[in-house]
Amino acid sequence: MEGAGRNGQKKRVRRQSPERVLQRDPERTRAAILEAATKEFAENGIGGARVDAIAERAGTNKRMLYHYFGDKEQLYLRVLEEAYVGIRTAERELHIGDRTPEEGIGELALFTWRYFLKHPEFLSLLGTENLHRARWLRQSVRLKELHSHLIGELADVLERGKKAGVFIANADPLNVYLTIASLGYFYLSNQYTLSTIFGRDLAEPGNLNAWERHIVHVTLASISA
Amino acid sequence: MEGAGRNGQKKRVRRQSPERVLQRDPERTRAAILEAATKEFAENGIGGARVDAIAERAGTNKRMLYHYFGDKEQLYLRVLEEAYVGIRTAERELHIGDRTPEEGIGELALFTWRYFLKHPEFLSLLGTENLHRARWLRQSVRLKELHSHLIGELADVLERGKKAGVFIANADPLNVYLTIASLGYFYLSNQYTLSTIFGRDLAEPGNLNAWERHIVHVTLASISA
DNA sequence: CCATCAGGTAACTGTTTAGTTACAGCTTTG
DNA sequence: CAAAGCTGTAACTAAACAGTTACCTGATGG
Repeated sequence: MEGAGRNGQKKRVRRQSPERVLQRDPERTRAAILEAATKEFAENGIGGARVDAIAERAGTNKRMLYHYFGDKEQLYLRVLEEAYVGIRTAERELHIGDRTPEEGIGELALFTWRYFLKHPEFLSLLGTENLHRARWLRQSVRLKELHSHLIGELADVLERGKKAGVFIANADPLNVYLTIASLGYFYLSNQYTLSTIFGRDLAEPGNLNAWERHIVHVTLASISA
Repeated sequence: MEGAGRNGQKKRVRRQSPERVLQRDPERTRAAILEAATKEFAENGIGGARVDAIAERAGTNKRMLYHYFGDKEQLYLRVLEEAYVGIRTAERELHIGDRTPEEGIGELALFTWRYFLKHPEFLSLLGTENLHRARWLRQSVRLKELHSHLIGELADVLERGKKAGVFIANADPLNVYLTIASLGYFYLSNQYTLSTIFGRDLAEPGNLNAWERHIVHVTLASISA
């Protein structure tokens, strides 16, 4: 509507910001970009995320983003990798093998649920990545070994439970983990449509607590001898 | 790189396609747009979906899309509503009340799993809509009443099971449905990242069948007296 | 049998977007 | 302390995008 701000001339006017005396800190800038990108990708998906928005949220600009991370897709992969490292690192510190088998499984179920509850951006990122059939995660080399530890530890707990006569013989560690993760993931990631169609606010504390108890109950019921 | 195809002149050159003798069919065009949009939104999310791509997939053009559906967001809501109508309509035809309580619950679990398996685009749409916190679904007036039927029917089955002494007393119909849906949704919608990180192809027929049996087993175990 | 209108095409437009570039202040080191 | 390289800014550009417009063509009904 208003006059043309863009014309053919290649003239560039430089202006220096006179007051800007901010301390330099590459590590801080890098971390700020990563955190801002995590939020932006989690909120909008990879197609909806805006590079300008990430730069602005990080309090920097696109030049730095491209300097540190290459391009939008590489930045996205970095965000995704860090998200996985986050949950698997916290999970390791549980040491579910140090308890009775039932307590160990219950502890893992509680931890998973509460981690999902505290980190909705992790759930969103998983959703986005699966929408694209793990197109970026597949290219990651860092993550393959991160997950064998979990399955191994879980297999040990199930084996001890079986020998103690409290768990069924054919409980598969992957299936047990998928059961726990399913119940937490679906409830939280789909809470918005579910609350809408069923007319009950799933985010209400009473409902959240009931579902937490439900997860532990269902998980144990599914493998109890 | 090549010469400017666009200049300031407002001249428009019209050309008529000489061979195009296609039969007119507004209903077919409308349906084609809806189907194409379902695929495009399911594959790319709302931010990644391209209006041009939808028009091309439907074998028509943007003019018709805007003519029939208003804009991109209204088209998206239509797609979402149709997806819900699809599953709820099929579900109604099950008549889970016509069987024993255990069979009824098992039947519902099997139906839900198989419907998710056959309609991956439904899962993708749910994921997209939840990423945006049900922003569009909330505006829908058509869907509120579509879901009370399911919960009512399920409540009846649980009550009969309780009276027959096969189900526990405090089984909540919504929780039972959420349990069934959780186990199916998570396994299928997250199969790509899960297969990648755990190094096991979840889409392999043997694994799919094992999980189908697992869902029925877990659901019944969680409510059995 | 022609006036009207719904169905249809494709070029067009203003804006947004990912990615680049010209430039400049810090910071380090020979 | 000066050259070189790293951190940072903001304007720039080509392409892509959602949405519009000019125009055309079959069908329909008075």
